[in-house]
Amino acid sequence: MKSQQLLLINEELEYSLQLMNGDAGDILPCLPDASVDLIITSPPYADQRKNVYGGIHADRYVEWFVPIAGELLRVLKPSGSFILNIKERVLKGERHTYVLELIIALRQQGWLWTEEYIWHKKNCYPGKWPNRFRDAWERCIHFTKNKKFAMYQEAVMVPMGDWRNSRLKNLSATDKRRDESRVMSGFGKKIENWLNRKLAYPTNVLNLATECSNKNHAAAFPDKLPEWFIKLFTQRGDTVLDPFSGSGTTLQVANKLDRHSLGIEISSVYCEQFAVARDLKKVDKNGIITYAND
Amino acid sequence: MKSQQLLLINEELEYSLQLMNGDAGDILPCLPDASVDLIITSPPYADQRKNVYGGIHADRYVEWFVPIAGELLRVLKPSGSFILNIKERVLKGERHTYVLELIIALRQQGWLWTEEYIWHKKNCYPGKWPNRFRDAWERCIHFTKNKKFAMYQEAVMVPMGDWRNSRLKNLSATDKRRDESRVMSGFGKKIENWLNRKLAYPTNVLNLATECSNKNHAAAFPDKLPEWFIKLFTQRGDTVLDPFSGSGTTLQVANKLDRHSLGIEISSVYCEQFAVARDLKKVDKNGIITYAND
DNA sequence: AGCTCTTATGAATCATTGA
DNA sequence: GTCAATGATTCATAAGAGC
Repeated sequence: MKSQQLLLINEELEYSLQLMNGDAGDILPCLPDASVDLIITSPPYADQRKNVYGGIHADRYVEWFVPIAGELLRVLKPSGSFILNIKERVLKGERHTYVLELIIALRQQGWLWTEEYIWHKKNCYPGKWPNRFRDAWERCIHFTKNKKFAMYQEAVMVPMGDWRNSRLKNLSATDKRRDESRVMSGFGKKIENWLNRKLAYPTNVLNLATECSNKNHAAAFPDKLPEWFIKLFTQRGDTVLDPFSGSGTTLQVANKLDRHSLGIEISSVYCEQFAVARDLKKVDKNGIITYAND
Repeated sequence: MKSQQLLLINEELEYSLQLMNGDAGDILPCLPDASVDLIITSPPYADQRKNVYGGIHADRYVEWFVPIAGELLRVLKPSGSFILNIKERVLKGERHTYVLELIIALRQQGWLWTEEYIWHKKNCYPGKWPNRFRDAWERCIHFTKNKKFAMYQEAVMVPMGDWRNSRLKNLSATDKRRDESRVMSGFGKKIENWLNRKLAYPTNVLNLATECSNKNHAAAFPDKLPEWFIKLFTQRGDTVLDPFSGSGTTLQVANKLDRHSLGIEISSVYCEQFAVARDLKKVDKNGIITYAND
């Protein structure tokens, strides 16, 4: 029993797990160029979580974030992706435009705004206001460096709906016609593919509950969110970076999925909590306090 | 039987239904100030539906729309709302930013960007691409003139039953991953089951299929979409405007819900189709061909 | 009436081909 | 070189038919 456990720990140790304590703006410049396959993060929202972060004002959010994004652009591999989980807050009864401005600014910086995924929070925060309903969605903005990038769609396929069972008994005339309009040879193959297929590709809307397993952090997203993007945009052995780690959800999930994970977190409290829970070693790397598993 | 039918027709006639044939930029200036309670529209998307509209280029979308929005701002009552259903298209592998720029421009014009609702299209267009999944959502951007505006939240409350709890036990993995929110989906079949349930307020995510009952128009949205916003932002006897009527879905729904409805549509073919189906009279109002029910 | 089963198709996007 | 047209790909709904 004991040897099995040791074996498991050794397995995990194959994939490095590092959490650096400090400001993303200070630490990112220390990372090498083109060394990361996926950046996924949920930065502090404007003027929120004031007690933890500095409380960046909405009007200065873009100028605060753009230099950081510049460093992210540098450390990301050409085939890499950057997922930014963010939502504009309401200020004086209005949605603030800093997220829109941020997207435009990042494009000018060289990022490609490839896609915007919607995280539909089914169990969103309760409440009632006279001029709006509960906010049940957040943006997961997908930036890339190039038009072509790494994407492993098969890794996130979902089970098909029941419609398939009844439908495939008889192929409709329309389906046949549609198929015949294609290459002649494709038809027979087609049926076979559909019959054996039980999985379908998802859409750009993610339905996830805000489980928030880690109660210590104010804004932890559910494991499933980073998990989905990590599976979609990386393979085993790739490197995942979260420059605003928070409670470390992204790091933990990446490590569990056999990816190298690298985090930056300004709060030493969160860092210590994460390190203790994972039994990480505290080391000094070029003057940066780092918690690592090797 | 016949008299009943006549009575129904007379009931409908209490609420005016007008469709004006022409360009929104030309016709809107003819409308009086502060005369509309709700504007809801789905303008032509950039470079799409070329056969019908001019095919506005994405790079010129904002400059095309802003003058129209200025007129909309004028004709809307201070307590009114403007719902803009739109989605940016992909151009050269990237999402174009014209919608973001449009929001920023409309704010500078005096609009308040109060909220952004998400229309989650459950049955989105199929397809597979190497760098993106199927697009399953559109924006319904909510602009107002003032922080305080008319909103009748009770009109769109959703039955909330305990069946969810019992059902969740038997949910398959598929169902769990797929959207199970009952908001605006799958209603009308077993209303009696809902009668004794409590009501809950919906969120800012709408789940609707693109049923597109009107096959004549390329881009008709489902009845439920304008219906939801009309109920939410107007009362009986209020006035609803759709400056890009298309097949007239908004007008028809507004009329059915006992609101005065006013539409503008550039295509005389769509106008004629709508007028014939509704038995509207063709009149000339200050040089504008108008189809009306009175 | 209330099921099940059948049928049609939808604001799409990308790679390739041809001008 | 750029730009426009065409083909290939694909899932979930509603409406309608059948029992």
